[in-house]
Parts: sequence; C-alpha cells; structure tokens
Amino acid sequence: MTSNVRVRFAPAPTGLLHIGNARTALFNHLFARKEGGAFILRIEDTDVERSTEASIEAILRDLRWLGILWEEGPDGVGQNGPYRQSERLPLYREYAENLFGEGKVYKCFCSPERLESLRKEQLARGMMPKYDGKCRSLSQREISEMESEGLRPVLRFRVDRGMVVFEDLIHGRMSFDSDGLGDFIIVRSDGMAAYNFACVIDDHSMRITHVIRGDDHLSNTPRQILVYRALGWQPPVFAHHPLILGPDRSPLSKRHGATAVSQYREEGFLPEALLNYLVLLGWTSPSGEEILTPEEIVKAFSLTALSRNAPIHSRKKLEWLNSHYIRKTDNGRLVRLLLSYFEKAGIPVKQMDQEYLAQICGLLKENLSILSQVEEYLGIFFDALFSFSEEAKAVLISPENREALQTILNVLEGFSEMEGDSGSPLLVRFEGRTGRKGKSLYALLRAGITGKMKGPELVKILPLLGKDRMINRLKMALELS
RNA sequence: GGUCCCAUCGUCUAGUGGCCUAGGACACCGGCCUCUCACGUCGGUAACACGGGUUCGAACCCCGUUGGGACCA
Repeated sequence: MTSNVRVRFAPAPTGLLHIGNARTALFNHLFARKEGGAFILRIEDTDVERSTEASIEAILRDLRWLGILWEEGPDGVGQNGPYRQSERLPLYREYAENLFGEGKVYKCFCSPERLESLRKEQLARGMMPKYDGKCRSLSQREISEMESEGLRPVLRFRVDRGMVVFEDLIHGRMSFDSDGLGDFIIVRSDGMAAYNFACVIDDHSMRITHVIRGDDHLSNTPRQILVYRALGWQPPVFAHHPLILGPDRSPLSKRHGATAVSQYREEGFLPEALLNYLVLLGWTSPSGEEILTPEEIVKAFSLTALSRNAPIHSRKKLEWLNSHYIRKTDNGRLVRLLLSYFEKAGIPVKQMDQEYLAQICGLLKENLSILSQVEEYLGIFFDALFSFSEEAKAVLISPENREALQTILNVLEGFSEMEGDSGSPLLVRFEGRTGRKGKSLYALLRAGITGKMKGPELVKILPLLGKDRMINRLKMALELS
C-alpha cells in the first residue's frame, strides 16, 4: 500500500539524539507506516556554530538502532534533496527575493539596540513586545541610503490583521490573532533564512503532507501558515504532540539523568524496549495491551489517539519493559548483546565456548532488567572475577556451618564428574550427608560455590561450574576466617 | 507582560452526559511460590486541581480561579 502521505523528522545536529526527539521521529515514522507513506529525514544544520558532522552520524546511527528507518534522507537516498538545510540556501534566497518583489516582505534596518530598547519599553508599559513596524514603509531612497552606509537589513514578513485558524490533529481547532505575531524576521542580516521561513520552503518543496512535531512549535505554526499563504501554497496538516517532562515537570534534561538514546543503549536497554516505552508515553493501544511488537504498534497506532498531556519520563517503567524483553530474547542474541559487557569485565569471550556462554546468558537473563547489570553476576561463572561477598563470608565463617561445609566438600570429591542435569542428584546427596535441607543447606551451598547470596537457581548453576571449580571454591571457603 | 497549550491514582493512561461506589499498567505494600534475588501469581493502598454554571443527571459541556508548560527571547 502506498499513498501520498509524506512526513519528516528534522533534527538539528547539535548533539546526541534526545529520547524526546526520538519519540517525535517515532510518531512520524509510525504514521508513515500506518498510512503507507514516506518518512523523510532532514537535517536542520543552519546553525553552523553548533552543528557537527559527528552529530549527524550519531543521530542516523541511533535512529537505525531503534529501527526508525527513512525512505529519504541525507545518506544519499531520495529524489527530493538535498536533505541538509545548509545545502538548500539558494532555494531560500530565491523565494525571499520573490516575496520581496511582491512587497510581502520588507527590509528592516533597525539595530539590535533599538529593538532591545523597544522591547523593554513595551514590557514596561505592559504591552506585548513585538516589532513596531518602523521600517514597514521605507522609501526606495531611504533604503539605498542606508545600504550605501553599509547597513545590512533583515527581511521582515508583513503581517496583516486577521485570524489564523487551523485544525491540529491532536489539539483540534487552533486559532491565533495575527495581531499578536508582529512582523517577524524571515531572513537574518547575515543572509541566513530564519527557522520559520526555511522550514516552510523545505516542507513544501519536499511535498510534506503532515507535520508532526512537538508542542514547542505550536506557536510558530501561525507564522508558518502566513508564509505558506504568501507563497500561494497549501499548508500541510499539523499535529503537535506534548513534550516529555522530568519528574519535577520541567522539560526533560540532563539533570534528570540519561536523556540520549545512545546512553540508554550503552546502559543495556534493548531497542525494542525503548521503542515500546516511548510510544506508550502518551498513547495507549485500543486493546489496552502495553507490550507490543513494532508491527502491532503500527497496526494500532493513530495520531488522534495521542494524549494532549505532557508525560513524565518513568525510568521504572522503561526498566520493566526492558526486563521483559531481555527475558524474551533468545540466548544466541543475548550472547551478542552481552558481549561488550563481558569484554569490559576482561573475559576472553572470543576463546570461550559459545554454547557455554549461551547457557550462562540464558540463566542470567532472568535476573537482569538492564544488560549492564550482568556484571554483578559474572563472578559466579568466571574464576578470574570470583570473590566472596561480605554476606557470603559471614555465612561461611560461621562456626555452625564449618562441619557441613566440609561434608559438602567430601561429597563432591566422591562424586562423578558433573554433566547434564546432574545438579539435582548432587543436591540430594548433599541433603542426605549433611542432614540439612532448605535454607540452611542452600544458603551455605550458594555462598560457598558462587560466593554470592543471590543469583540464578543453584541446581542450574552446578552443572555449568563443574566439579573441579566447585571443589576449589569450597576449599577457598574453608580457608576463610 | 502577551499569545497559545495542558489539568483523572505517585507515574503512564481508559473514560467523549447515565454502563464510574472511576478500569488497566508501572511503582509501592502484603500473601503465595521458593535456597537467594528476580520472575510468576493473588490481594491491597491510591485519582476526577478548585469554584461557579448548563442539565433530571457531569470526570465528561461552558465560564472563571489556581497550577504546570511552550513561544515571543
């Protein structure tokens, strides 16, 4: 199914991909998928000072990681480019000149100083600050005079009185009195197109049909609609979604913790978990189901069902989803996902038996809500990282446990080599010979053999460790004092 | 300061005038399962911001107040 629906995500490459922006990209992407349309990626890199190539690459990488793929974008795909604003400057200039020729924009030579004092004065008088239109009707002579003095003008949009009304897919009917807008700048004195101008030209020339973006752009929309009208173009359909907030209800920022998609990846969140979480922030499927595959999300998604409330980021819920997806992941993939954490801990994964690694991962996944937590449990399976925790030591040096511990060691030394599911018969023998069962036996076993007081089921750990390593550890435990 | 947006459990939300003594999920608390942690399971605490209208009837419609947010910057 294809349609003429075209949406876009237009990040400024001034840093890492924020989860809020990722959510905007996701909504656009979902809408395109749902409608059988195209998702376009455009880089708004007109802020030369802060835009970096590295940032563009990072954004593309993080979007791909999340599975948010585009039909057209700056990586060479698509016929409606270029997809970087910095390469579209001539286009902006052309349209600015047209509008100037038609008298719809005018040159303004007011200095920043004058504008600043005007603003202050208006504020002091309790008025809203907006441009007073001083240069609205300069004569050709005045213009050439000032230009010959070397003054560089900005281009201002001539805003006429009237209402600007549009239907927002999420908010419903929106109406603004253009009187409150003021003659806004369309081209800066350095010749650079202002956001509200460049955005309109790009969206129109890329044939964007639906602009889905954050609420922070809601009050820019009437200005953009005015530009569409001046150019004689049909505006796209708008949909403004609320922004993600931190727990204190201020916009989600670094002081609330991790904000970048890449940070979550590095901590050990799965892309499907983050994606599922992000879409749940402000949206519920009609069925009420919360754990959904990307396909199910596309099927159930609708823009009009998006909440108008600004959601608060909940790391707990993200972790809950992540632990669910970790447990669902098959062991082969889990090994690949955990590889970097193993390597970081110094485990020579390349030389290890892959089947053995997969078994360990399969056991451990029950205990993880983020992948990086695997580090806590590595000592159980890798001798180089093995150590007794303080809690385990306390159990092991306790006098009433010494004899049982020695008995366990004796049983083990007389036991045939571990294999398959021999964990269970071994445990039965421990019970028989020590006369202990339940907690008094298992806590001691766990402490002596894994060095820790928590972890996966003992009966499953034993076969993976093998007789010799268990004997070594028990001997070490007996030497503790 | 102006314009605009928003307002249901701690959090995400369901709810579009009677089905609501307000439902689900996360979190929290307790029981069960159990060698531990976790999982699972069962149960519990917990919300319609406030004040006016409209209506036989309001979480739902209207107005105001308060609070939060965005933009102008």
